[in-house]
Amino acid sequence: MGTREQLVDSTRELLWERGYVGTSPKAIQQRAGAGQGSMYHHFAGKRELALAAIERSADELLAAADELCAPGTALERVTAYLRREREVLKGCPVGRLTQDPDIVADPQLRAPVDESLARLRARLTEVLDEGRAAGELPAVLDTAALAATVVAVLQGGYVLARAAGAPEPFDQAVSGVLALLAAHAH
Amino acid sequence: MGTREQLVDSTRELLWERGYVGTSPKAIQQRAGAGQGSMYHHFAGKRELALAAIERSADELLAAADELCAPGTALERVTAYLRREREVLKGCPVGRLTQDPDIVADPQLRAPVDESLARLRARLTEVLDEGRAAGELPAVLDTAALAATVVAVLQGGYVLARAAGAPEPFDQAVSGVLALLAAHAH
DNA sequence: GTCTATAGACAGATAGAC
DNA sequence: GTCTATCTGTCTATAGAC
Repeated sequence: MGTREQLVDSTRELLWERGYVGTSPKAIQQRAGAGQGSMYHHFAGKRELALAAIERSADELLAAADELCAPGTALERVTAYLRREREVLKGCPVGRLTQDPDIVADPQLRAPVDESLARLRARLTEVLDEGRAAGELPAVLDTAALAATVVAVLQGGYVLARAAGAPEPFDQAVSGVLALLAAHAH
Repeated sequence: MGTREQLVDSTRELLWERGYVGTSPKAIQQRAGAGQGSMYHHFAGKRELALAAIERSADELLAAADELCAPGTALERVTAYLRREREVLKGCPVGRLTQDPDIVADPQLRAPVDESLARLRARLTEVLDEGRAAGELPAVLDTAALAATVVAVLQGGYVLARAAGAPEPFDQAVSGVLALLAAHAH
């Protein structure tokens, strides 16, 4: 792998683990096995490196959301996405960034976070719309609201799991929302 | 207010806004209007100050949860708690701390976060149990899982709102889960 | 492209005067 | 109790050699 990619990858990991404020150029260089000069040759500084890393994480989130386009009923697809294998205790590489004041305050850095989560919700809304059209869900339900609920359960599940130091609350939260959705499914 | 309380209060605010890593002793002192000597007289250091601040925030979270013990049906009480007035874009002062590696890694600092969120879920479970006993909810539903879902919707709602830079996704997520719960309520 | 040297500012804390 | 001085290390970057 090229040095440039190594640097972006290390930044991605560190942003995930420690956030923007908690990630220093020095730590990035050490993890990437690159020197100061190398890093500042490829990137103008920490911010530009973070931008590349965030965009890459956002792309991965959307790539995983492609699973929602698989065959099956709407509820099967939502279930598969929620039950997807995840590193629950590490949290969401994208959602995590919303707790970083320097990222939220910077329009350029926040944009990929905003857009990827918005698109995920939009895709979920489409799937739920299909399910509603197929009679899986009552026509009165607001699918956009339900999509927000589903994504929020994921993001909040991570929070509860990290607080507890165990993945169980995440699994409970997912089971709970799926039970509510399934109760309408016939 | 005493200097000691001012210091704890400033720390609470800064932990909320910038997290543990992003909060320096100097910033705490400036916001509290206290000097170095004063801070280190009252507290051994940043960590001890953070511990006091986190415990206070955890207490406030539980105090707000007392609303769940108000009169009314289970669903009315859950709705009132979810619709409670919140500074959505600021996020949850307690949940926010789960993204801080230094807090999650330190059992003493993580304990108040863990316990308060666990108790909130426990209280919600009781309320939902009452609702189930009263016939508001189907007997087959797992109330502990539903409680985790409800809290996760809140915590995840904050994440979505901060990503979007607007409170709407939070409101949608709350509306979605309430619609699912209400559909069973008769 | 990568290296080393350098630099001003801040982090986090200690020491001792008052 | 609070103040000022001091200290070691890190943050984030720049400069220039190779």
